Amino acid sequence: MQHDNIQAILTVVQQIPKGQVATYGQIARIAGIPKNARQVGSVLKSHPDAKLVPWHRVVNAQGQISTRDNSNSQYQQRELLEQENIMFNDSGRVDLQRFQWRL
DNA sequence: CTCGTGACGGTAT
DNA sequence: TATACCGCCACGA
Repeated sequence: MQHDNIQAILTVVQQIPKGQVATYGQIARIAGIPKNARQVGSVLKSHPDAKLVPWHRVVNAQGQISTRDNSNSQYQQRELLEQENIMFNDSGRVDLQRFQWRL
């Protein structure tokens, strides 16, 4: 059921250590829905409280902050990450080799 | 039930 | 390196 997916996704995201990032696809795989990375973003969108769910620690497979329709949450995301000492290169991407969460 | 829409990702060009 | 497509799939109109 989809409700379980939401729980699984949230649980996994909460595991991401501070100072590290994970990709949508990575979260999807660990959560057991390898073919639906899209839902990860969808779920995070409905959980704006970074204290409860560190949504800002999720970036796309290229290490970039995914563009979203409106709002400044994308700029806010970068701030939150920089506050955790995560750095961005000139092309606005985080070095996954260095900051991606590994099990 | 059908259709359009994504905070996606892999491949081809 | 940068675009362009295409496969996927939950959701809501």
